[in-house]
Amino acid sequence: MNVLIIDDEDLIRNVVREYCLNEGYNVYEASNGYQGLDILEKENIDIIVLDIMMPKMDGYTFFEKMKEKYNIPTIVLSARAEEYDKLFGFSMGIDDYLTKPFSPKELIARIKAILKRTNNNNLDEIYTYKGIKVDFKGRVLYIDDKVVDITPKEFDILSYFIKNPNTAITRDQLLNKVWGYDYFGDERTIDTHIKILRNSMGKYRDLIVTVRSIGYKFIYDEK
Amino acid sequence: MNVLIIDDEDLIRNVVREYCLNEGYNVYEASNGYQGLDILEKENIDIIVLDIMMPKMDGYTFFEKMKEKYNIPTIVLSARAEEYDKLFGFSMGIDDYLTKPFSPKELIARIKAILKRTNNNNLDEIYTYKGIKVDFKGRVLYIDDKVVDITPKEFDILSYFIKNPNTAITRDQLLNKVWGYDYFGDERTIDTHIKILRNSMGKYRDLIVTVRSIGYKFIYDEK
DNA sequence: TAAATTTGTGAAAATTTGGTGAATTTTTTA
DNA sequence: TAAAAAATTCACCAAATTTTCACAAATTTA
Repeated sequence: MNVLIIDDEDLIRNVVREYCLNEGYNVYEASNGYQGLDILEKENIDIIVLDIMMPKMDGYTFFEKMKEKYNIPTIVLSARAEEYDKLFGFSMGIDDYLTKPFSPKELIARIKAILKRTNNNNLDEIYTYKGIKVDFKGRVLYIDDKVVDITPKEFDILSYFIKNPNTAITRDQLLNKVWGYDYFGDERTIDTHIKILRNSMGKYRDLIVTVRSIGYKFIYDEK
Repeated sequence: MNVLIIDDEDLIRNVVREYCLNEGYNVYEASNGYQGLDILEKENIDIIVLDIMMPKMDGYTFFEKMKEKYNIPTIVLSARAEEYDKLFGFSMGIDDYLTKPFSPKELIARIKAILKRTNNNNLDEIYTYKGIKVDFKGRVLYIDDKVVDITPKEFDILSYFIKNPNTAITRDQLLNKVWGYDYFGDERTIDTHIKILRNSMGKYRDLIVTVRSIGYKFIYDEK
């Protein structure tokens, strides 16, 4: 997912950028409308976070020009609630709206909501959590947006974990679900695969927690 | 709902308290991080409103320490927008953020939003009684919302008790159900496990009652 | 009250469990 | 078919857990 942030305040851009990166989004930044339009030319932007008050080309103008050529979902930031009136009168086209100071988590939540709304037609088989991205269709694992080489077994195990988060899974279950009911091998084989998988997951290795005397568990802590 | 307000300014605390009480929330107050941590120990806090600038232990430090042991949604108050910088660098963990001066109504709105977000997603197999929460699926015991490290046997014993409340259970039964019918060990082993389990249960240790000459019993007093 | 029985508990000993590196076998790829 | 990659097995080790045990404390019985 490619997010374009247009805001003249570095601080706001930084915060939004960090939170977006944390979600595994690609981030492009512009400090005014002109730069924003430039980036739209070159990149394939999925969603725009747009500040209204900016020098040079303000948010209203940018938004109008953007609408002429593209139709990209846009969340508008504005400093004061009163501006909502103006915004509303001027255009029904925006997808969402937040006043500063805003909660970064809320912004992310809204970005997700919009992306979900606009994306649910093209089968979205990509799981994203923190810096982990799993493309089930293409069987690719990304860690912090870098492709990680992963063996088939590792991928299957990770997939099973992701589909059963926060659940202590016995080695037996894993064997049955990932290897198949007719597999008769050493249960400790799993430990070795977990070891390899954890290594592949880099700094997120701790999301796979061992549950002593049971097996393992994938931690998914929404919030 | 229990709200903890941590701020050194009486005025702010008073305002927040009044608004919270008006919503029917219970309010706990601290004027610095140390006091805040104390209260977390003793009370079952659902959400924290945290000022950054405080004497003694500041908000950043408090937040980090809180995160080590708990995972309680937190709204941060800060005096100036410039602190945004440090704020985001220091942690992605906060749930919301407001700059002073803020509108109490807005604070309440955000508290509500967060409580709604964090409360309605756990519809799974989670047993809750007093301050005890048992996540059977994830095999986690929470005491007053704090994760308690518990051994597999302890967890199994506690699970058995919970599924058979207010029933005197003989040591023999326990051995059969938790250890398995083929276990041949000293019955007094159970006593040791009960000891450990009771310790893990902290102030709820008395819910496991000894039934002299029989075994033990888990007290569940619905009302 | 004294003796007998039962439970609580700390500490040590015994056992189980999981992490890991390395060797081996199997499967895939070139 | 040879080489590379992946899967599996295995054994050692450290750490966590379970068990045993002896004595103290509590409760019951005589």
